[in-house]
Amino acid sequence: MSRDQKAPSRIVIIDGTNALYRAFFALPGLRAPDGSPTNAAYGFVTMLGKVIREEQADAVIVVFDARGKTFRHALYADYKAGREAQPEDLSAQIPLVHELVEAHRIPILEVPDFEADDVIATLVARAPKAARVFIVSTDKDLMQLVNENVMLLDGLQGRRYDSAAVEERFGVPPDKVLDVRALVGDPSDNIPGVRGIGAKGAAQLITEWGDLENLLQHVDEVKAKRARNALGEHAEDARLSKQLSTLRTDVPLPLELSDAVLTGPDVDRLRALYERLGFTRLLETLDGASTTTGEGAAPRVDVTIVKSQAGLDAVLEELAKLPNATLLPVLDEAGPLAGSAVGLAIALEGGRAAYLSLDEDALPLVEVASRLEPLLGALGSVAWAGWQSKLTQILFSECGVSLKVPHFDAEIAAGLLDSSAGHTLPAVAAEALGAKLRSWQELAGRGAKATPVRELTLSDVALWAGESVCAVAALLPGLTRRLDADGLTDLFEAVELPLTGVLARMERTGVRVDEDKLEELSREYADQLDGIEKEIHRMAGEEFLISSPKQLQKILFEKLKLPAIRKTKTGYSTDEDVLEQLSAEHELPERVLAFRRLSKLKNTYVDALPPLVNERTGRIHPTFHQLGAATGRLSATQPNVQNIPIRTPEGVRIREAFIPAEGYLLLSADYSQVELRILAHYSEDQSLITAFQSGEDIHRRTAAEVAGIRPDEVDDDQRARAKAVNFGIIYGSSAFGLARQLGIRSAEAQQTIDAYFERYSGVRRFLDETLAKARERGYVTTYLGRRRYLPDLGSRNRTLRQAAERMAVNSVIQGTAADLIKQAMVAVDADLTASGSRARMILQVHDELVFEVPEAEAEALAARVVAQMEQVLPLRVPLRVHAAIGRNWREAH
DNA sequence: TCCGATCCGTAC
DNA sequence: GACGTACGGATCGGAA
Repeated sequence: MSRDQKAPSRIVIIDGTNALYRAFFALPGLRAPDGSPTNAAYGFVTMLGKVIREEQADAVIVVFDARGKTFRHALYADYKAGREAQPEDLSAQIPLVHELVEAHRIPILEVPDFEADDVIATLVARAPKAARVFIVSTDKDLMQLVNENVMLLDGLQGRRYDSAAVEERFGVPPDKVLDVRALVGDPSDNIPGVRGIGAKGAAQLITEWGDLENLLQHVDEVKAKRARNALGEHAEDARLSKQLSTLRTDVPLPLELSDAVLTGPDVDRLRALYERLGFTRLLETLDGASTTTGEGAAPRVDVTIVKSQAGLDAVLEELAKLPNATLLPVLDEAGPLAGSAVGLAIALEGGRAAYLSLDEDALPLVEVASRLEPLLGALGSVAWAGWQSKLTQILFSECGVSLKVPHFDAEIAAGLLDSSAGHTLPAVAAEALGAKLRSWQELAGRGAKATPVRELTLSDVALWAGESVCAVAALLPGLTRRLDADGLTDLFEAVELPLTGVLARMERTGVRVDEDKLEELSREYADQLDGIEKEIHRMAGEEFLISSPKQLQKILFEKLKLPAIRKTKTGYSTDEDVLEQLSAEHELPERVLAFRRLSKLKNTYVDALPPLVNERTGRIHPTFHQLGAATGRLSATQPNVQNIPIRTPEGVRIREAFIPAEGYLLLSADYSQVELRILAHYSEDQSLITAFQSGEDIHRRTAAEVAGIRPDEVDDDQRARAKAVNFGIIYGSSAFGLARQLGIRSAEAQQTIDAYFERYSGVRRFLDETLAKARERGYVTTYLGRRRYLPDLGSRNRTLRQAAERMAVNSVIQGTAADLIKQAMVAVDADLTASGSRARMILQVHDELVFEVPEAEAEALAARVVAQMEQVLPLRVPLRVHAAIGRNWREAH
């Protein structure tokens, strides 16, 4: 395929000097095997490859500044004065970079007397009219070149400046950037600007007066006095600044853009260079490119981009013949609600994939959803699988299409097979298939620097999604076999897969919050905090940041000389327990506790919730992570609805802000003592079983058993101690831990524990047997066969080993509780759906389910939900569920 | 400026 | 070091 004759249509121009500096400082320390510095060269080549790939460049050219002085120095003697000399390690890499660029068969331009900026401006001026030009540089002077065909890229960070982005940054369109910068100046080039005028003021002035010259002509009419004086004094500086930053477009060029058309690298020369420099990662990519197959290579996927009805027709026709479909949704940053779908990848046979590009005007999701419904809807003929199938279900629901339960979700399967965290698709694919998939982060960047999905090129996203969905399809047979081998198939199919749908409905429904109530609380807390803060500062005799443990330590332990109770990794602890004890010595710690309590409530809940309210629905839509915890429990984010306060009178007021829709009530149903019941079941301990069968207060009963007295003789202290022991068993606590929590001596705690095990010998046996089996197999299992691997059980490090032992016991109990409630959720959800009720499940908090129910149905539904939750799995003790109804979440308890 | 580590505190 | 499972806010210091 010879493209040499054609005019290039996607041209990348790299500001070589700029890129070199950026790479040099971004990756300190990298050296070749012979010890010479290579960091700038490595960063440069990585950037080069990335840009060519991501922009689909067909022509690339690298431009360097001329060595020595340029025409600008003749204009302004101080130009770029004060710049530090080039570091030696950087200079040493310049010939390297030249070699590397040449090996890519990419031309280098360096024109005497001219800076790279002017050369670039000239190249842009000479580019074919229809071509897209991408300039890679962070130099702000180049912003003036941006227009609808020319874009500035920040190579390493992936930030992109089109006209809109430039305007956002400078407050003026690209062709006015020069004028603004003439006023503001640029210290890095030693360009003076006009003192007293900042970025904001400059943008305002230029917007008002059009350009610099017109502004200077009318300087007397400028309203702001400071700016008027400054302009009058420094008019010439401004003119000079503008002249200095104006780029030339008449630089004589020794070559044309047509000389820059990409022809592919000189692979042998590159390989030799990479080997000499020790660029092993890049060597691998070189090998991947030259060999067609082989392990570790990115799988070759043929992706068809579909953006029309006709294209969709073809995909559907093919899909209808397949036994199953594998789907992967691509969403934007807004989350699954509110039209955030960007695309849908579908795996086809023969390593091919279709990427449906969802576009409101061409191929809207609604269209795709309704066309897929006959196949994948409740009555459809085709089974479907996916990765993040919950999201796909939410997206389709938003279009009024409810998909059937997926027959596979590879993410869930991978999570069940290994409960340790971090199952990204590339990680799972690498482990199970030996395939190297690009992560989303590799495509779009990470964190604040990430490029929004919609700003990535369609072909990049399509290729990524296509490769990914094919990998998911390829994973299915192996994962299915492994689930079966580990006895996880039933749990997967009967509980976890249907649960994807339940969670999809819950998230989509969300929960209503009373924003007025939260606002009122916020004001109230702010007032109180103000007062407490002043008190604390007065007591301390100085102002300091109360929320900084470090500063608080200084006050407590240095200034006030209070005794240090406990150490943390980096200093003395100031946690609640410590402050509690210090309260006996001084009145300040108690005030800090009060401050902490209130600021916690305000920052974490009261002020954090309103911004999460969805504009369209007016409700909060938390995300439930189906295997968020290693034990099998759910977790929740944005917000974490599983740690809303309830234990203190102040905190519980926040629950009053969780309210039902008009005409509805909240129904909360929670398992009573579920973990202790599970302990009773597993231990088969007759005392425990009897206690639960007779419906007694379990902690009181425990206290009585341990003390050898009647339950009615147990005092509050005894009951509290028994309660702590009961939970301590579940958490695997030692005498030390128990003592610390109860504020008693270790020996005393040990006595209590000994008495407990004497009375509950079945529990002792259960703990021992659980650990023995876990050591033997390397994992523990729950009621439904859920596994957790604990390799540290065999560790020679005592701390690690004991921690693993605590996890072993706790995981059996906590994980079984998760089994119970997950199965209950599936059952209750199915019942609600079948009954045609308008009631809906909205929250899960580990042992509690919260529903939003029509007022008239509330009582009946409560009874129905309780009955189903209590019958979900047969244990040796009865399960008890407590339900309550209210006009807010607090009342429903 | 951003990000990760640390401390702390909320829930079950 | 000492009680399991999570999430998240504030601070702080080092890296970019």
